[in-house]
Amino acid sequence: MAEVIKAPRGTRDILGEEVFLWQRLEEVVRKYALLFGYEEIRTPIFEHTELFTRGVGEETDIVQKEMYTFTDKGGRSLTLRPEGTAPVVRAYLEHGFSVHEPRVKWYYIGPMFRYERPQAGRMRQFHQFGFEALGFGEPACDAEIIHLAWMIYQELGLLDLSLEVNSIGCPLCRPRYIARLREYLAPLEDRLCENCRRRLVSNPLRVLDCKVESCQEVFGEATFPKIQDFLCDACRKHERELFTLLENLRIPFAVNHRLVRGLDYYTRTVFEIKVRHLGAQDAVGGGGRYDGLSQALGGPDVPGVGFASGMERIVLLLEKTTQPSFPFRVYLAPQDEAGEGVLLSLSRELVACGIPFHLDFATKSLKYHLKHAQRMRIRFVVIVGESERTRGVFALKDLASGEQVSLPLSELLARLRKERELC
RNA sequence: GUGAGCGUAGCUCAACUGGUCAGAGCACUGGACUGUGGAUCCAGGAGUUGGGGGUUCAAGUCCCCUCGCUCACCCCA
Repeated sequence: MAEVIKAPRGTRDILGEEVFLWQRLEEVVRKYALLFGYEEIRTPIFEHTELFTRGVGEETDIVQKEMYTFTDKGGRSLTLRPEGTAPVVRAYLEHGFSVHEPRVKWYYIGPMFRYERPQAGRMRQFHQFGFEALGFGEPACDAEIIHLAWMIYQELGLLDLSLEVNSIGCPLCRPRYIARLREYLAPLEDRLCENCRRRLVSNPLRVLDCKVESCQEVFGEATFPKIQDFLCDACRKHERELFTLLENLRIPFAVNHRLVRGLDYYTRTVFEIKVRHLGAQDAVGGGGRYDGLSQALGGPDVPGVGFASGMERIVLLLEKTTQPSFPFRVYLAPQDEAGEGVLLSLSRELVACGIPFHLDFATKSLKYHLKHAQRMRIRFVVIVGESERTRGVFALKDLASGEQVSLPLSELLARLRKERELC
């Protein structure tokens, strides 16, 4: 056992009972996608590196230190996708949707990759589902995206959700706020952490959500300028309408003046949904409006709004609240080689009836089969040995009650069909 | 990238201040019960105690390095 190869750092296998939780999550996502009219899009796992440097932003942590970038044999620089929005917008532009069908609603489910130190709720390969509405500039669409996220979380039974919303303006008004923020922070610079002093130059908005205590104190003071006072008329109107719509949808939210996002493409609406009991990585989903992304990727001016959700984090929560449900199956336990033949034939009938089964073989004792069936959480076992064969019947044992009956084929199938319905 | 804690059988963990300490339970396989599970009992397989080096008469136990895991910072989903 000296040198077994293990899964790479930050990756893991999803198997056993946990798989049922993932399937449940995916079911709910697809259900709401259908209900809200979002169609699935599947984009490549890797893209040209440039898509992310231009789309996500050169200055972001994702681009600067978290990307899995490699050169292929043709000398191209490629990157394992660290997020889903830029690829979706790329596909939208590449296929000419901006011309022939400018308003689309899409969703995706799949793995993303970021080179980070693994931690609770943070993996190097992780999974997200996300919704994107391209071509929609209306605040109602922001509301729909948030509504959609909220509904999915509700359906999954996630408790203690909190929604925080903010606007980070647009290229018209944001520079004025940033200038004012710099002005305000300049005399307080010595109270800021080292990181923030650097951000003051490179990306002042990020100073707002710094978690260092000394920086928090600076913003605890009422005098710090809030972006809401600097929004242009259009951005202000957009924000107000969104708030009204969220109230009408009865989705509770809090305005967090210091919520900014780590990706450069956001404009106006940004939001984050957090949940308690998740440890340090408590953001279960987040998103916002990205009206500038299309142009950053060389396309026309196309508005867009969307959100993405971390699936590992949701599964972590589901593990605490949800019992995994096991599918109905029948265990086929042959007692000898001839019995294997009979059960193999039976499996054809089961397939025709749509009854799932697990066939094991006669090299094992009946004791083994019964134990094994129980461990697999299978309730019904069909046994075929010599005595069944000579009588032309199947023994059906119910492990829950211990009851066992001998039935001919037609009755066996009828009984199993009935049990499947009940289950 | 930074910090802290931890690495003993597939899993969960024992082994007092270094001295029969390489163990137990669960799981697995077989048997008691020659075709009947969840209980009990017995037996068995499986670990160069993550790897390497050092201190010592003696190291799972102390020191150093390395790898890995976990949590946190950071960042984000």
